[in-house]
Amino acid sequence: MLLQTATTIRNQHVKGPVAAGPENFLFAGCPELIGARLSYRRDEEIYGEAEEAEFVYKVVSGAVRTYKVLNDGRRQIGAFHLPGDLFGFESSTTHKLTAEAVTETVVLVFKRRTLEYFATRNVEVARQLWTLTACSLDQAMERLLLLGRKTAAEKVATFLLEMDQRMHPTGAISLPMTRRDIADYLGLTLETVSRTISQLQAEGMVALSSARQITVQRRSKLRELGSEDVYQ
Amino acid sequence: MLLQTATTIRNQHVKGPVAAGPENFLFAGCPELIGARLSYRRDEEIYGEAEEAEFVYKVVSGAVRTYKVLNDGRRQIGAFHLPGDLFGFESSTTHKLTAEAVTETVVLVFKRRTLEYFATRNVEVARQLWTLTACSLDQAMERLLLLGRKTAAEKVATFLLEMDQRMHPTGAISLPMTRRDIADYLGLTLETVSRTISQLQAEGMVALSSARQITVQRRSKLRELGSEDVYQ
DNA sequence: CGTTAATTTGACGGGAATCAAGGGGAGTGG
DNA sequence: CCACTCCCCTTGATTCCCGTCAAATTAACG
Repeated sequence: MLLQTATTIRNQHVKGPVAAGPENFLFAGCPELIGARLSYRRDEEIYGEAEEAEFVYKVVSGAVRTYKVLNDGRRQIGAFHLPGDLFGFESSTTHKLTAEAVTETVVLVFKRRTLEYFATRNVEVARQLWTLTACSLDQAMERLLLLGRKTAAEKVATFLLEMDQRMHPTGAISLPMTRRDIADYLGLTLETVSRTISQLQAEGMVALSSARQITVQRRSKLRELGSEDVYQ
Repeated sequence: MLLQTATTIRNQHVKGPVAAGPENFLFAGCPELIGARLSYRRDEEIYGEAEEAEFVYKVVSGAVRTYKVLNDGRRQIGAFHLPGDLFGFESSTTHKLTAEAVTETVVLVFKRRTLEYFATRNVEVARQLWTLTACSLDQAMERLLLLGRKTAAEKVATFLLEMDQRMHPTGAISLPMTRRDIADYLGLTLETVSRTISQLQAEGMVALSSARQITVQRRSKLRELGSEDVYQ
């Protein structure tokens, strides 16, 4: 990874879409903070659990999964990070999850210490970093409700709506992850995910042009099925 | 605990244990920040989901649960807050969960805006507030793994170990919450929680002097059963 | 075009939920 | 002081959703 840093530091041009979000304003007024560009192949590890958290990452293109595993291999994906998303930002000095590229992925890397230095000098930056963490916490709370109390159908419906909103505000969803990834994100098995999607398709709520290309057909019906939190 | 420092300024006797943690140093150097003392009866609401987040709270004695509910009443408890814990601290202007007293509870209340004012003036306070949120996020990630991938026995074992650590580093655990609360925390039913605790008792891992008074007998065995995250 | 991975679908089983009933402890009022 | 009541907890019987095991189909890739 250090080798990679060396090679990619030269080509500074950033390609790919950068989603809107609070993180876009994060580095406002900090032109010194230029990240190095790094590429990862499919399934390549970006950082490991318990590793020192030296860098903070921003997805340029592709997708990243962060996860935890139990001793016997059971895996829980904490989050999928899509273009524009920041990840790897910890309060602790070590990472609490492992990060891997879901597909061919390009990220920008920032030195954590540099970021923290700016935070100590600029109150606004400090506030934005905190807001970022707090937003992740809100999302985590929503996921606790999903994992603890929703049925398989509700989980999948919620997932598809989330992806629909995050990837293409309109149009087909182009999923970068496998059914197994989705299963490990929702606390299900890949077979249950597959079966549930098939059923949603049979009921006309979604349409599949391929396994990874899904279009939401009846958003309101899907939303109803997703049984969101009462206040939301 | 600054909070506690604040209380002890005029009221020297603070009852109840105050857990150690990063929040204890939160308000160092801000003696102006004195919280009002409030009491809540069992099951009384402290704040509601979607309500404006005007205050931040610190548990003095008793216990608080924060939770979300689905439209049909299914409930997921996000966290239990014990003496010494801070809660209700949001990045958003509104609360994302409901907070209720589990038992007779006393809290200290602080104006959120005052806290934020100190954060803008003191970098160290800002950092501690961020650390607090980040720690909650780490705990949430651990709970995602539990809810998504652990069995009933593993969930209950993990819960008992957590409570044992948080309540009395040694000695019997005195649970303030019902079996239903535990179930809604672990994504189970109250019957399954009851059955599982009975089984742990039969296997000699824990001993019950009453339903709410539990002693861990074989911590290593229980920890093994809890199947913690590989790196932890 | 062959090889391998990903996905789908079916059959079956099991772990936890649901339904139901019985005990026990704390508080209350007679 | 004791009976009564209301929860809370425990335990049993049964159901069912989802996991497991298995196989076929499709897609991806060199």
